[in-house]
Amino acid sequence: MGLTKTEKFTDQQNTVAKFAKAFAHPARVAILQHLFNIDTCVCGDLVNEIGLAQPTISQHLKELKQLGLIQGNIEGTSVCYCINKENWNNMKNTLLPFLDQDLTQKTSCC
Amino acid sequence: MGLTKTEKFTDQQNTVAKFAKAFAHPARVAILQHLFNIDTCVCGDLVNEIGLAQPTISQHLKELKQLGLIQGNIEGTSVCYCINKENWNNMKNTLLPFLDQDLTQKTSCC
DNA sequence: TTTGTTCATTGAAATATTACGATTAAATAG
DNA sequence: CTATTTAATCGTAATATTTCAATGAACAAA
Repeated sequence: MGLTKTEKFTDQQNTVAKFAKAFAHPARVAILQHLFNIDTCVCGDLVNEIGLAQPTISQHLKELKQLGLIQGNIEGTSVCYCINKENWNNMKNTLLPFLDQDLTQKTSCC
Repeated sequence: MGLTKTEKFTDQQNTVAKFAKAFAHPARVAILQHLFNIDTCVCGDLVNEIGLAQPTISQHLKELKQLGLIQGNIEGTSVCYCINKENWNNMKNTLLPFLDQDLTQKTSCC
């Protein structure tokens, strides 16, 4: 147990869950928000910006990178991160239709 | 450790994470999708619809109910669930601006 | 009343996630 | 070459999540 039974669900449902997981921790939300606010690459100052230890930030960045939502380029001795526009749009195309479903209920029994 | 350091983040960041967590498991995505598809209350057949044990479904329903995204009414011997429209809209108002941020980068160093 | 149905709760086991100290790797500066 | 800086990785500890068998509570039907 403790193991998500992925095979019981559709690809779409698993994909929605996978992307949602990226935003399911405030540190990752904060990292992404900072990348948007800066509106360019962030080189190095993420550890100062967010108040967590360097290995922790590094781990969150790794997860976001594995999902493809951000990308990192080595810039001398530091690493620069930014949003991966294409994959961010892919994520939006997956999540928005789910979140934006129509709420008109034909019959309301509740 | 293993404990999210909520106090390091803004209320908005914690709220985004909290809502995203609702969608971070395919079973909960499937439950919500079924409620949307049926477009009315679902009484009972969620366990058959999703292939997980009854206590597991019950727990996922509990989490969605605690977040306010769904509501349940007792209907004789069964319980009817449906989307809570008002809170679903609140959730959308929190998540959509985050997901829909502008992607025009002034300078691109990546 | 007894039996069956439906769903919540409890308890426990397994896996996942979060966090950080210590270390390593790579690049630069002197 | 050595020291410094920056970030990834390793190892580990703590908490969280997922799952389900067993049980309980509420109600309906017999």
